[in-house]
Amino acid sequence: MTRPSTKPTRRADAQHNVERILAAAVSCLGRDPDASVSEIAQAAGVGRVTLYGHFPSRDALVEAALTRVLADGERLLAGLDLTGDPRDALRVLIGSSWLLIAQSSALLEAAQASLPPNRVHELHAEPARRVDQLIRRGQAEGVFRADLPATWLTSVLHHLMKGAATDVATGQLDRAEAPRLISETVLAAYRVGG
Amino acid sequence: MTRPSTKPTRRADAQHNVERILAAAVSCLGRDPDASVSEIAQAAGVGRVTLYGHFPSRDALVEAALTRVLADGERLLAGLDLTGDPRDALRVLIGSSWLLIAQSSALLEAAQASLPPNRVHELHAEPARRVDQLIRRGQAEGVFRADLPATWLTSVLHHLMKGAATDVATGQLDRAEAPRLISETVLAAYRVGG
DNA sequence: ACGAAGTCGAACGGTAGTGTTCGAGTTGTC
DNA sequence: GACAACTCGAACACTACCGTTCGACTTCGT
Repeated sequence: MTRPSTKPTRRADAQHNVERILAAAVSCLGRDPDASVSEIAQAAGVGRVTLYGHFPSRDALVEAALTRVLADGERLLAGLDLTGDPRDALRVLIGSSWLLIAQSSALLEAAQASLPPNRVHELHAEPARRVDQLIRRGQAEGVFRADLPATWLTSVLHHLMKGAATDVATGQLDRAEAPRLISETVLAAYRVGG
Repeated sequence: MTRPSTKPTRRADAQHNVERILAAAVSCLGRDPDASVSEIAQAAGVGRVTLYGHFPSRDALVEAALTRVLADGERLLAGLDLTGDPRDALRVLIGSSWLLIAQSSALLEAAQASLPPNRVHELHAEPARRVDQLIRRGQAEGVFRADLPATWLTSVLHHLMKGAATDVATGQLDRAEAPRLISETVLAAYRVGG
């Protein structure tokens, strides 16, 4: 009778499969926002019916995958020390998270196609705020240019990371070089004094 | 008998409809790369069957739309004077073509989903070359930084224009401000001396 | 080793898009 | 004004995906 009263005692391998499905969903939807349920199930090495046994609909799966990857992002960002020079902080941030952010951005696109907009927004509001605050701090300290709105600067960062990701996907760019190119470009763009 | 022997004398209103369909295709696919044939036909104020009377398949329509908008881009770029200071030239280029390029970039996405990759590449190779050459000239003249590959700098320009377009579409950015923000950002990113 | 929980493939109904055919109606062109 | 070109809606077959049901099979937990 060791039942915590809230958990209906899920079986171990079932939980394991949920994990594999979620991982496959993140991977597949990160590549193709229109990936089908069959694709994801196959990538997870699991039957389609099994997938529907754990997630009631495709939308629910997309939301779960988005929640998962955003939670990963949150944890990663929370573990970073972003208190020093904003430029160094930005370099650290890009180096350690550009791939994840790019992937989550692709997943975000998948979500926007099938989820209510406010739900999407509230999910990724928190990690986005972290980046935004770093940029605003840089502006306040006079290290980043303030003649352009902070929202635009954050947007620039996102679009460049996403763009680099697609360049890597199409083979135009070497994955290992991406972080350096992004950092160099963004820092130059943020620099004060025109 | 004023028949140029190559033209089977298409009727005037038919040609007019082709024009409307093409315009609708550019507009619709520029917004949503997955727009259906019905949507496009409706936007053109034309029956779906009529559309198929002029274009044998959706793919053919996509290719025609892409060809059209790229031809427009070519003509526009050819009409610009890009021989002066590369910085001024870039400003001119962005100001007069960012919307078109952003739209064609969305259309390009639609094309990549349904056309053979090499066909897509050869279609947009020419206008892309113009931008690329401007950037390389700027590098050669020491005005643009040369410590990053020219392909990446081109990519940055594309991604920022595309990103600005999506920001405008989502209401995060005022359309009138976009050219200035793009120019300021790109020129800062291209600047020599880190 | 027994039962419950979980998995799986096959198959079904529903929806949405593509591409085609048909027949009737319109409209440009000579 | 007459004929050919064009348009259009309805309907059809085909494909792909979603979500569900069923029954047989496997595997975990005790």
